[in-house]
Amino acid sequence: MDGFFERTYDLVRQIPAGRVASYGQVARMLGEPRKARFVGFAMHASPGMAAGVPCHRVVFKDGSVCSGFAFGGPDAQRGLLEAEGVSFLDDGRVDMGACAWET
DNA sequence: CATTTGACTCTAT
DNA sequence: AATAGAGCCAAAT
Repeated sequence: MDGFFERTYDLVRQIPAGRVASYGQVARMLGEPRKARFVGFAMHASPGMAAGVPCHRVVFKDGSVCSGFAFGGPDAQRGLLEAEGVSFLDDGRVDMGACAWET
């Protein structure tokens, strides 16, 4: 963990399957809630799940994902999350009320 | 070395 | 309630 990115990856890696966490929440866990944007940026720069970083489990605070910038598209993210047991709302958002990552 | 930008979030209108 | 704007910090150029 030389940089903030490594720390972010490590925390995201600890997200259990079937659970999702918001960028801001991850940043807050790292002790720096102001770096919410960097958490997302780290995901973009991260090698992805190939390195054990389930970026698809990291979503907006509302439970929505950034359409167009996801690892393979919002549809793929939704498919992966559903495969892990994450509930989705009719709006296409993750059910944060039931699948929000609890520490 | 200074400027720009970004998978975000909050506050104000 | 919904939309718009500002703030934040660090890396990339």
